[in-house]
Amino acid sequence: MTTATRLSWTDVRDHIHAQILDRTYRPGDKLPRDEDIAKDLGCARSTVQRAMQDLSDAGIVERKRKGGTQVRTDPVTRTTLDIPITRKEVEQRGGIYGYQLLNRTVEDIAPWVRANFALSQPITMLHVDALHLADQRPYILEDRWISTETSPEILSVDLATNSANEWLVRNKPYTRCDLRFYAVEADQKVADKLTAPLGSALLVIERSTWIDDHPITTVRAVTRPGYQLLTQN
Amino acid sequence: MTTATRLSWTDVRDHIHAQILDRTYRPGDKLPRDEDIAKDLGCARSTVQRAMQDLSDAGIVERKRKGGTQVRTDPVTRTTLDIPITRKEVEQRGGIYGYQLLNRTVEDIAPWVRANFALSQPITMLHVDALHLADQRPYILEDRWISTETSPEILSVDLATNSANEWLVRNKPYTRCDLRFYAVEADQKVADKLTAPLGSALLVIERSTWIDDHPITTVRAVTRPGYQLLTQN
DNA sequence: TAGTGGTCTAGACCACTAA
DNA sequence: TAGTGGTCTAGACCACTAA
Repeated sequence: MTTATRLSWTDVRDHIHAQILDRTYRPGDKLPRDEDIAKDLGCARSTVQRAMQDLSDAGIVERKRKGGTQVRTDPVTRTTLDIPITRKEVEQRGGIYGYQLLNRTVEDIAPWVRANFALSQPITMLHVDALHLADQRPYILEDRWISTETSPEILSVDLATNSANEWLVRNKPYTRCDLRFYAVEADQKVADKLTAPLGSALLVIERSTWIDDHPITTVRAVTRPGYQLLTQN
Repeated sequence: MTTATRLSWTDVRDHIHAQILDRTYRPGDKLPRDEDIAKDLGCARSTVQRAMQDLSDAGIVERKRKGGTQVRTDPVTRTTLDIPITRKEVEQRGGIYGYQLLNRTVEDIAPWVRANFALSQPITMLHVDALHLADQRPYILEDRWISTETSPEILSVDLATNSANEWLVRNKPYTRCDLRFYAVEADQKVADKLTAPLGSALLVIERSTWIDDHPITTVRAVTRPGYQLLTQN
């Protein structure tokens, strides 16, 4: 007698993934119908469906109704990137977090802000410059703009003690978030604030959030020299 | 008579998400049990489960058996990043893709390669330098190392006509992938190859892949000036 | 150890789309 | 228009873990 172990959907996923890895099914090949796989493996079709959905989400197979399931020909490197609030990030690295408000004004938005939000009209927003510190040393310089239309309450928040980052994260959940990564050379202002050599290469993370098509905030975060962004799979 | 529309799991997810957005449930608050939500909304518990799983995957709520479901106190910005093969990337931007093999040797791995794979022993791998072009102009300079242990076949591939990028993607599916993003200043060699100003800030994408703990390849891709990486949510 | 989320099943019906 | 994947349901049992 063999023991009939019940198959979990992860078992099914791993089984099929293994067949793709060992080239039983090659890129472009069509896999059997869910129902047939279920019959073969002795599990319910919904278990196969769950497994396939995961492989599909991971970019490994492509599924079409009536068309069936195919191994993807052009796999993409798909990863999940978590960007925590800066305080958490520093603390997770075992550092002591610090924060300095550098500037706070209501003014016409800069061109890059207008571009990020795809606004046709120039408008005013709350502009906040702040410095995040790790172990007393500059860590991230943030140039943030906050819509006073979506977040009027921000005007009465004491941003010298509470970072806008933190307040927004707790009080303004968003429905859409765009990210942009690129490199810049440190200009005089950035070099001073981050105590980085003039002209050094710095990673920039721009993030813009919306709630139902209404802009909430956009931030250009310039990181200190040597900063690296990692995925954690 | 009202028409009883059947609730889909996305409806349930959106309904609960809306309640989090409108602060019916605030960060830290506990949500009702799945079963109670199901009863309230008049759907099956598994439908609520599916919705909740999605919110949990998105980092919006946190679920624990017996502990129930909570709105996350420290939401993270969680996004999915797709990195296609370079040829596809160029073509998707409407450019004409080109490729040049610059160098191909079997040699002792560089320190950064050893670090990426966490190898205790120095070993040899196939080292490939190549340039990707968009519309005849340098686009990405790649410094790639390929394990001849995991991929001995690569030694007989004509890398002058087929990019290693392309061959690996089609022939070596991986089980683990690490990514690393940072900025570098263009040194003389990089500046020459990319026709970038010496010292200009460039975004670097490092990617390392494994199959079941065996290294496949690691690549340091230095992008041309002005290159930006975007998420597409 | 009791309560909550996680998963499986079998069956039904729906939604999309290749042929 | 027929065939496939997508989803829902009701019920069962399991797995984890807060209390």
